[in-house]
Amino acid sequence: MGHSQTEKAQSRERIVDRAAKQIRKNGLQSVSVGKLMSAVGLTHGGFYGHFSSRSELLAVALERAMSEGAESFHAEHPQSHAAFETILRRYLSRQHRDHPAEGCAIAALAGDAARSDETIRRAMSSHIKAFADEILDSLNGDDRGTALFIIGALVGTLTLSRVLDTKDSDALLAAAKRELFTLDAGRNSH
Amino acid sequence: MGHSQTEKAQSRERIVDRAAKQIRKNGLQSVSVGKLMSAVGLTHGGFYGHFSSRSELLAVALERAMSEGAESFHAEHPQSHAAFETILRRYLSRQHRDHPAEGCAIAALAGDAARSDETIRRAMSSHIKAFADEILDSLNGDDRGTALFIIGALVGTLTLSRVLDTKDSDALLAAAKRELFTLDAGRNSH
DNA sequence: TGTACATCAGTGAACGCGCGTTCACTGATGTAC
DNA sequence: TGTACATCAGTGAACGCGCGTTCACTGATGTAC
Repeated sequence: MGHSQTEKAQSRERIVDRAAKQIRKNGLQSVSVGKLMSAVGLTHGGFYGHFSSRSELLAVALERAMSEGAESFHAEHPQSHAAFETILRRYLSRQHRDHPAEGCAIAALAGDAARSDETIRRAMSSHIKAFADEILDSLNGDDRGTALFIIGALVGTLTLSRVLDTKDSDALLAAAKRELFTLDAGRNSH
Repeated sequence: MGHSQTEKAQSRERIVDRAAKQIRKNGLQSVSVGKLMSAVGLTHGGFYGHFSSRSELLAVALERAMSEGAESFHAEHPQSHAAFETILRRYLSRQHRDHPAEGCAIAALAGDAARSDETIRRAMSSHIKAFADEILDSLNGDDRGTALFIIGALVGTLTLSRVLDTKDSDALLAAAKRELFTLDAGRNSH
């Protein structure tokens, strides 16, 4: 067991990272202090040297999950027009569908957040808006409502694709890519 | 306290109905046997005269939630073309957003279902497919993928609208109605 | 129709369990001299 | 550089609590005569 300050920081990092993945895989309520700590190779008592409560950890882990999750489908050159297609392709990939723990936290947790307190809803709202800005950049658009709708469509599609059997799930992902790309193309031709 | 067979049936009905509403409002995991029974005016011990376990109740309540939830936005004349617009208008209404307990169970619980066992995912899948058929009817279409995408867009939009603050939420609902209606119109003009 | 009795819907005490949290303790770290 | 000591990361027993589930019991229901 490590006792240095450096090791403490690493422990905290591992706790947050593990929790951030677990909430995306199994929901906010799925995290138990004891199990999380042993998954990280520590004992439950040490938890309170890092966080004042389970609830504080959840807030930190959610923030981490949203930041980390966003990276998985960002396009490299956000302002280019190809960026929108890149986002669609990555977001609606089978890879993303099959690995929620490393994917978008908005998709994994929006349902939970909708029933959570205002602190959590606000934290998620701010990440939704950041995502909307990224989409508007890629489309050269300025209607935030439209960008929010595109996120809604992405989130709902990915969520349903995780419920349906493989065949319907694949058909859904393909249709979503087609429809959302068409929506963009239609807008540009006007 | 009632002891007749009729009253037993009524008790069961009230338990299921209450649970069906609660899971839509607060999620599958939010139902506790003791609290549910006292909400219904009974004591916890009596629960096991109606269900063999909490898990069995949840399956029944989810089924109820999905059937009851679907009624709130069905159109009266499903095969007419106005039906699609009616579904959109009702599904994406502020009324629906603000009353999850009486609304669509797919929107409320898809995130939970995505992480549940296959029994629950299959139950929800079957209701998603029924909804898809209804949408295809209203559009006179035959591409199930497209119908699934429309459901994904509806579900994701409603879920995000329950996370965002009022202003963004309203903008999102308006944009979703516009975009989905355009998608239909575009299809018809080809 | 009236009575005696079996049924069974609902009660509430009790159970074992896992949870979040506390706290006295241990022993490696890292600093003061 | 070497030693003595304060700090503090992590340990693990203990706590109170709410949970799902069981079960002996109660008393209204409804049936057999």
